[in-house]
Amino acid sequence: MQDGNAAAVSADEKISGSREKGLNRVLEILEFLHTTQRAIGIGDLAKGVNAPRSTTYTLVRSLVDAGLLEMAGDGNRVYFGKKLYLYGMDYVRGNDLLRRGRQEVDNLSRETGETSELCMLQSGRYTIVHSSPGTRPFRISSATGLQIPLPWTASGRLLLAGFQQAQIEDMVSEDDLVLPDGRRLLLGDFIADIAKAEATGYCVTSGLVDAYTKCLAAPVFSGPGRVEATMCLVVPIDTSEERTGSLIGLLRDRAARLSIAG
Amino acid sequence: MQDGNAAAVSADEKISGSREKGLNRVLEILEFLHTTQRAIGIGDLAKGVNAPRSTTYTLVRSLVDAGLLEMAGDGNRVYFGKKLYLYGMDYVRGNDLLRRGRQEVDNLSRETGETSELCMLQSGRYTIVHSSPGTRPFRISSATGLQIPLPWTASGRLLLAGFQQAQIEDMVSEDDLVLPDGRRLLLGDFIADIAKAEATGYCVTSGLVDAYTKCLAAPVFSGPGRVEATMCLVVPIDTSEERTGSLIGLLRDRAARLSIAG
DNA sequence: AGCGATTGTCTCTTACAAGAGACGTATGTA
DNA sequence: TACATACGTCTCTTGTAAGAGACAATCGCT
Repeated sequence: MQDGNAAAVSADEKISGSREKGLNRVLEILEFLHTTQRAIGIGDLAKGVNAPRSTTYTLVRSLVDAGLLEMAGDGNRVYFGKKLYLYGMDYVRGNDLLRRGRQEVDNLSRETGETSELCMLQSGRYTIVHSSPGTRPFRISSATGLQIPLPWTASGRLLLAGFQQAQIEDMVSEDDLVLPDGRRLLLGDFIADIAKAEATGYCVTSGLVDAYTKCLAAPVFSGPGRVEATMCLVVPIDTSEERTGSLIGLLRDRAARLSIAG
Repeated sequence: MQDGNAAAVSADEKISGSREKGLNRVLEILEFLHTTQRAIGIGDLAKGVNAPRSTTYTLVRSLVDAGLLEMAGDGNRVYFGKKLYLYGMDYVRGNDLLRRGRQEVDNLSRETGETSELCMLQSGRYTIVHSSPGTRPFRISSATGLQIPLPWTASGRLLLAGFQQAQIEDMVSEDDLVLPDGRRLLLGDFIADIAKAEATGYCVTSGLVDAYTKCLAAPVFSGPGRVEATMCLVVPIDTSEERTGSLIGLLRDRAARLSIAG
């Protein structure tokens, strides 16, 4: 395992061994920390992003000085720093949709008791931008920032509305079509689902990510036909059809409220 | 090394002729966006960070591809992107103090009706990490992430407890000692204030940043003697001594609750 | 239309950062 | 005590990214 491919970025497969741009290394470092979700030693970090140790030390020092990373308590581990938090808050402040969306999601999960999420496309990937756990005894929720293959989710079907078929194929890898339990979706079916979701204005999937839940999603528009985000509810798979229907109604209402009138 | 400093410093010198490391340029770009607090054209961005246009285009493209920046709606302006928000949330998740501190600040401002803030040192600068506006008709609050000279604030006096005099002198520039209204503080007085604040376990300043408010602050400890943050209340300068006293009591109690037992 | 300013892309050069690797130190463990 | 593995810093070389600048395409203003 020497090339390891690293970045989710880049269309061109440049075999490594060649020198990497410092900035790219930094982006990989950040992404790596995002996946580990915990402080990590610099040596391990270097291994993790497959970068030379000396380079990693240099970059980490820059980032720590800049406040994007911080040394963790014990002194030789690093994780995200305050600066990133501040920049993130700036993003929230400049983004009405996100700010209001977080609010709506929190309301929704409080009112219904179900886990609720705000989802967006993030450089071609499905991303849970905010989630609120609901009140059920067992935790259904998944962490904020988690990235999941688009075909596994109801939201994914809504978020891809309006994309060309070719674009969709670009965003969906072969692996993405294989569910956690091993079942395999057909790309054609997925694309048909997208069209159907766009037409009906909502989407429900059952037992895709796991066997115990279904996912209800409704689109949030940033303009005519432009799906900017989705709100979704994750409920037990045996939720009655009646309750499911009323939840969908509520969900669509709230999602519409979030949408830009345009 | 030509200009060094970089960091918060703005469009100062065009010394150079020398090439800048890409990563540094990126850090400056992020910092610049943080100060402007709004989307900005790439050309203006290049001017703002005093970088060549071609370089700026390249870097911005990388950052947009990575999701750290996003093109704003109209298409030729950039601002912070979702990735930074996600990283910021990761930071919050990994940081008990911040998470609980935000909560306490929100509680405090709701209970007292006053503007309340959580403050920390951020690479040698005083930073408002979270603030909650309070319920007074006039807004006292200042934005999250704002950076203010240490000597202007009550929190600054607490945050510097335990630092060597030399270190303090390093962190405080001449300009920092000049208040917004032109008055000039003496470094010696400031250092004495720090010692006093450390001894009494809280700090009050009146009419420093503006003539209408006073600032009450209490330290949050991350270990014995280690001030990690402060909570503070910003109240009208004519608040009665009695109420001030009771607010300080409340504040110290909450700050202590936040502190690590250590 | 005419003119200046701005935008986004591209090419080419060379200053300099990425990387290999050696070094001294601090661990842990047989 | 030796031995192995990790850490943090340093030096030197060379591949390459930062930057200057040319270019066409828009925009905005008389």
